[in-house]
Amino acid sequence: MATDFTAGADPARTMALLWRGPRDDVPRPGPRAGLDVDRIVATAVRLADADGLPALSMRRVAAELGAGAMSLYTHVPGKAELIALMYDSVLAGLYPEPPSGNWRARLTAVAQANWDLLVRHPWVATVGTGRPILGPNLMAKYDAELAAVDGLGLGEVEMELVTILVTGFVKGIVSGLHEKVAAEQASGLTEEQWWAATEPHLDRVFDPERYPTATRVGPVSGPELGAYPAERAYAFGLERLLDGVAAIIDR
Amino acid sequence: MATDFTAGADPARTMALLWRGPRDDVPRPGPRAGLDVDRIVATAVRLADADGLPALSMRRVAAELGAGAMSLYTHVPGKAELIALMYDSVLAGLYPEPPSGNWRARLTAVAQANWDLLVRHPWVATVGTGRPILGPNLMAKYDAELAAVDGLGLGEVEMELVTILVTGFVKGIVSGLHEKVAAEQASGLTEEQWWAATEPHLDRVFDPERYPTATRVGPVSGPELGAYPAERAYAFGLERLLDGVAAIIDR
DNA sequence: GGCGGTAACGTACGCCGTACGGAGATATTC
DNA sequence: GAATATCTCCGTACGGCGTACGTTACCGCC
Repeated sequence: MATDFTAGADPARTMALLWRGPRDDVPRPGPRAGLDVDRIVATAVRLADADGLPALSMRRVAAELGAGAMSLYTHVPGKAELIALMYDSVLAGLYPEPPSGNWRARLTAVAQANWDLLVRHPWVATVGTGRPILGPNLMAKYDAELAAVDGLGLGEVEMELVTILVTGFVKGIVSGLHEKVAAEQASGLTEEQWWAATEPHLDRVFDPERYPTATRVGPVSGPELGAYPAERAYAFGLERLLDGVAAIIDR
Repeated sequence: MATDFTAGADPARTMALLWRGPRDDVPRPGPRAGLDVDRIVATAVRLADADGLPALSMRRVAAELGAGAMSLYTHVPGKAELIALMYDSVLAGLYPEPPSGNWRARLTAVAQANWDLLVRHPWVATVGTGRPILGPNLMAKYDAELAAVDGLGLGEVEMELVTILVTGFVKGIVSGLHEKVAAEQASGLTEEQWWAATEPHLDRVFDPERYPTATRVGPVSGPELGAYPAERAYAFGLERLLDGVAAIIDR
């Protein structure tokens, strides 16, 4: 479900930006710098939080900063690198304290942290990470999550697989949640209005002869799951998943 | 991770197209139609399979058909509706036979069918389905998957939640797989080349003081998971997940 | 005072989706 | 056979996008 990619980024320049130290304040020739990487990234994050990645354009970010579009390119090589920087920046402070308690509580905390992150920054789930964005904050996240499944007698590979399973699960659920919001924004129709507009065709959709199980389950689960299926799916799925993990921990 | 949205589509027109019957061959005034919805959808699917949704443009589809870009709009209201039609069309025949065997085998078959679908049509996972695309083939898929968890003593809501859990899991895993491929295409760098380009910065990334668990686990799990982490994550995750489901079925 | 380096920006190119209006072909009606 | 209504197809254009390229204006240093 990747909307935008960081893959086109130049690895060396991206890494240099991700791990750049504090601005060296040695005065240099040339005009005063009104822009800098941090301001650009912070502004881009704010815009993406509000309107999503598809609405994020270099021109919009620049306009928000009172600058011309091309001025951004003085500080950031391109949009792919900007998104990589945005990505790592919002991971900062994700785990103020390492998850504690028994392993189930720790993994629940990991899931919750990912949930909170993705709810706060919906666009994060849409960033394509075909290449890992190896910034300091992603590494801290990776480290904290692996630590949460450490000391359980799992091998290194199993540790990694469990964290992938939990974080991937949360990402999927929250993505579904945000797609509903995005649909409402894109169509200008609330879910209710959309169903009303679709209703005239529903007799063919809910055809008991053709789709017996669907017509039995749908009308029950739909209203029951209601407007917040994501929350239910999250709670239910996480328990199932932890039960499954228990099977290899308690063996 | 939704790259493109069907949400902007007009519900009524979309439904009319999804459920349109066989072409009525009543002769009508006007020139012979060289294009039709099926040809347009089939061509678009072929292009998306080859190059992904981001590379799919109305102009490209039209050019492939030897037509002008605007000619498509005679048959399809817009790109959103075209993607909805593509989506439902590739779901056709997903379950030639209803999944059979015990519940674990049936759910494994469901997962496998979703895997196959998403591997064959990578772009499907990137279609934003904030509004369900209620075509005949999606309904058939929905019906077959619910039937796979029928008769297990689960309530309707639980049945729905289990299928969401399994299909969402597969979607997440395959998405990760395809993002790697997309990254290779977008960057022109193989994963090996990318790591080589990143390597000079890795001493800060794999800092044992700062990231103790990550530096212990990463170097072991990385090479072990190797070039195909998705397959491993799939096999591992599905087993964990089914074990978790067993906890509510065998209760 | 002049030089060199840098931040900022104006313009332009080739993409995109699609609104609009016109051209030409064809079946129906007279 | 002629007129008409209707339908397919498409040329043009608009406002968006990322960004390559070249220019301008400012500033610290010698």
